Amino acid sequence: MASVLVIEDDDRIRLSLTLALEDEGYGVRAAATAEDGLAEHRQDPADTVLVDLMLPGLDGYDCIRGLRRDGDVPIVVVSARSDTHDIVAALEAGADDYLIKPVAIKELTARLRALRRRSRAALPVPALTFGDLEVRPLAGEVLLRGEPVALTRTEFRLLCELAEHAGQVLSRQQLLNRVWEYDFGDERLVDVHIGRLRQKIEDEPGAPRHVVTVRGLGYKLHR
Amino acid sequence: MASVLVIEDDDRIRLSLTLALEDEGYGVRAAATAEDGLAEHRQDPADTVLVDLMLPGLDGYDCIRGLRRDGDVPIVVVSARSDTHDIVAALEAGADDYLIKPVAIKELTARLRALRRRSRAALPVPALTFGDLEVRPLAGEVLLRGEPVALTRTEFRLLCELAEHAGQVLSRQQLLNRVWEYDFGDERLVDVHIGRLRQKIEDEPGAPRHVVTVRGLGYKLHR
DNA sequence: CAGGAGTATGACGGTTTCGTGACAACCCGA
DNA sequence: TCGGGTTGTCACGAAACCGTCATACTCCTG
Repeated sequence: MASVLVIEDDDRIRLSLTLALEDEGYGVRAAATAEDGLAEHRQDPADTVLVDLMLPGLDGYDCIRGLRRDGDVPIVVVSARSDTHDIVAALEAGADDYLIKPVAIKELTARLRALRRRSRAALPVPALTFGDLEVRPLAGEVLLRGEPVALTRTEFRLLCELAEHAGQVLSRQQLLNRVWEYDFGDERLVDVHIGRLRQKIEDEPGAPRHVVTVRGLGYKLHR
Repeated sequence: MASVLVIEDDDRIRLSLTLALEDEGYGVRAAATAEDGLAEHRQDPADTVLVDLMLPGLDGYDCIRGLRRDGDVPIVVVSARSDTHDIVAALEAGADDYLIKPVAIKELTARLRALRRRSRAALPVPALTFGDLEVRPLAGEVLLRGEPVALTRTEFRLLCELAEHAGQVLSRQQLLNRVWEYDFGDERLVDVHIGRLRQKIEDEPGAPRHVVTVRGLGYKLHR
């Protein structure tokens, strides 16, 4: 599933864009300022960024330049300004496309798909890093201090699930749901696989630094 | 200098686009019909194609699909139709951008630059190299240590698919979809062809260095 | 410090997954 | 029509993996 980061200060528009994109199957995160958006993107890069031009503080052009400095994520501007001058300035700053409000959601998603099709080849394999541990969901690969670790499918899915919600506690039940797609089942099963996972990715499985037990609640991956 | 191919049946518009783009420093060729444009492009591919939607004979959508079939040249639609439906259809057919007439030449050139910036990054696809293995999707050939390898069509498409997503795991289902265009089918089929491919491109088919299996997930081509 | 709830871990049998060789159907040029 | 090359299906063995269970350990509470 593709992720989109929406940077837009108007609450109503931000919400409606978010809902509409979620409806279309995108994973959406939103920010109200350029600063928040840039921080958000730096921490966990989105596949595509939607940005408004008129933002408080840093404006949309600064935001685009900031995003471009960090990488080459596809950027779509969504703005009320219809001046050629604004469009040219945004594209020159590094945007890939420019839509004028109000936007038709169908057009927006079609443009996102077109842009994604065009950009796909250039995108590096995204990775989630936690200290010396690196999880690459798409590559089906986990690196510990740069060395690949041989995980089984279940261990890998379990780790991915924890990594995607790093810092949050996930209950055994949640993990059963998401990793095993069991609606019910023995929660001990999770323990066993957590144990096996620790044998492979922890230096001292007895004193785990990455996969932490939260007694009575579940497990979490320490950032 | 970048070349642009303009496909537009209206003489006045074709001429004015041509002149304006030449003014901006582009090398411009023009065609009045989709058929002529496709032939022109096939003979000498342009860096970017501008296409009108309403054309006599083959229409703009057919033209876009034709261009896409031959390669992945950036395509910009310039049309009088402003319906969301038309925009979506053109983008789905394979266009990269869509402008509504009358177009501001400054906006057009800014969009061309943005598209070119994006495409160039994604375009170096004439050859994909992985250590001693070189895959040339366009030339339809594969070299191992400089020596051509005789692959069957299926093996070749399979390798191309893996090469275009090098480093990423592709599930058997994904490979069936993309290489065989099966929506369902026996996944063992993939195994068999992977095996045959390995016989030809791996030094030790039993310990493959290029086409790696990721147990429980699928296969990937090691970068 | 005793008890209990919660968690960790090692062992084991059944199951799944993968690689391979054999084979029949098919395509296509000679 | 023939024959070589290619393709998809099948079956089997080896290896890897999974879930269960029993047991041991840890932490908290009274």
